[in-house]
Amino acid sequence: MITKDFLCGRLRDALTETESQALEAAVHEVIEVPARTTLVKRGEKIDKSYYLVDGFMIRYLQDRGGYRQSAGIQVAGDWVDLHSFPMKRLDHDVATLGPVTLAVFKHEQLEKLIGAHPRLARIMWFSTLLDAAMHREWVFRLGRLNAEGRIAHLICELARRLEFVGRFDGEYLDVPLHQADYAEASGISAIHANRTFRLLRERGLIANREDHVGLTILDRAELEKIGEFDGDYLYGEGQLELSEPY
Amino acid sequence: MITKDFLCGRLRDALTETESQALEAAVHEVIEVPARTTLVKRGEKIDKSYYLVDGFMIRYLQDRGGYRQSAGIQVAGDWVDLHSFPMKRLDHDVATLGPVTLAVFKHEQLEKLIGAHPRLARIMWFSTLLDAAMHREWVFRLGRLNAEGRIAHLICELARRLEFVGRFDGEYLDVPLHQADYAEASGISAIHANRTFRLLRERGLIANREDHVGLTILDRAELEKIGEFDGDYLYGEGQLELSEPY
DNA sequence: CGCTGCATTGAAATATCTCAATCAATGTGG
DNA sequence: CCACATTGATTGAGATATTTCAATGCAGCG
Repeated sequence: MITKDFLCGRLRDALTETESQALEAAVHEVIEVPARTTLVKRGEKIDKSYYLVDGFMIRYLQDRGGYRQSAGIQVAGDWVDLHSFPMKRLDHDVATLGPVTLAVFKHEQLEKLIGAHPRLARIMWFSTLLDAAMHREWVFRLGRLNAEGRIAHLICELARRLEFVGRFDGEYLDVPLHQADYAEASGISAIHANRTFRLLRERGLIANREDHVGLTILDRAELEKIGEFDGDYLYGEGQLELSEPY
Repeated sequence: MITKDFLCGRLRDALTETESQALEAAVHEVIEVPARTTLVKRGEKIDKSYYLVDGFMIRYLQDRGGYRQSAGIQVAGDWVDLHSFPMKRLDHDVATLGPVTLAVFKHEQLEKLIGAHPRLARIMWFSTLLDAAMHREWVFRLGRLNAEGRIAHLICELARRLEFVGRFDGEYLDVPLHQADYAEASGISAIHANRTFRLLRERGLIANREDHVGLTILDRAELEKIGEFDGDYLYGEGQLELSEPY
């Protein structure tokens, strides 16, 4: 089941068996893409959308100096650029972080899908609004928190979202982000991100992994505190009532 | 015509005469709300959405100290909380800046509307995605620009969006924002916003109005340069092809 | 007149950036 | 197997940006 993680932990029971199968059948192809590959460039005309089956991707804008600002990180179960379906054009780039598995949906096919299953249109709309809610939280994160809080908040968000799709055990956060990626997502320099990580380590909140991939969360409560993290914006299970299409 | 500014300058020709009239007929009531009033609180269960006929509103998150971070400013022609239609609950607060005129749409009524006119659903989806695009740009603005750039960028965004709905003449930007509002939207202290405005004035980019609120834009090109502003993310006229529902 | 809300200024404290360098792990070619 | 390049993490020190605290100015208003 390729799309089993879609909205998992949020709208787990949202899709009927029929809808779920229809969605699955609408997959055009499944592809593997290596790490650090830009898949969609800003401004391109788009006729397909990607659903992230497994792995991590990043959506980013660029400043005039070529520096990136990440606008969101996508994890398994996310649509990466579903908004290109109504909009037909992206205002940002999309790239892989580690190696990923993607399901490709042709827009043409999506039209047929939601024509046959109107509730799916509503659910996809909801899914893009979830992205918007995360964007708002990032605005908050960048606008109101210092470097320490920003990184803590990001770690908490990743932990919570990975939990939703059964990929976080409460301790080992298996993400392929480098310190520079945290920096790009947090609006700080890579060097300052490094110092901030040291601080978080020294305070006993996180620890590096021996193998240097991912990190260990030691004190999640404290991370949530200094990151002012409250996961409500992720509209987790039980916090949501999806409206029904007419 | 209450909804005449909806997506103006973007999807000017998107609505057929029939759809336009149906939308207009779906208005439950039109209300006036005084300045500085919080209309929707985070977490509330919602069964209606507001369309901003005239005036300015703000959407904001709050940190643990009670300080606000604005996540977006709404101008005439915007839906303020249309995303509450699929989501039923907001993750942020919504308040008026100056006095506003609002059209109220019951969600129940919106269901009927888009049931009868499926393209309107797609257009509303698009409208919420436009908000998301603006959120992303704000993430960029806060993550990559310094105080001067952030304020310049915000001024440019307001100018462009007001232009879209025929409310900016190229010089006098008639917005009811205080310096503290710019600060809350820019992730800086009100005092630093003040110093930044002085800087922009001294550089001849803007000027205060003697009698009115709002400000005069003297050098828009330079503002766009230091704000690294490129309005593409607003999906203005000619930059968009709306996909057609099945 | 004395409020009140907003804009303004100065000065010291803090946060963050930039530049320059080092270190550790990994991979590659000879 | 070693020499070397590369990548990411780390550290120090000085420069810059921003905050905080404390105070003043200024206009409208009951």
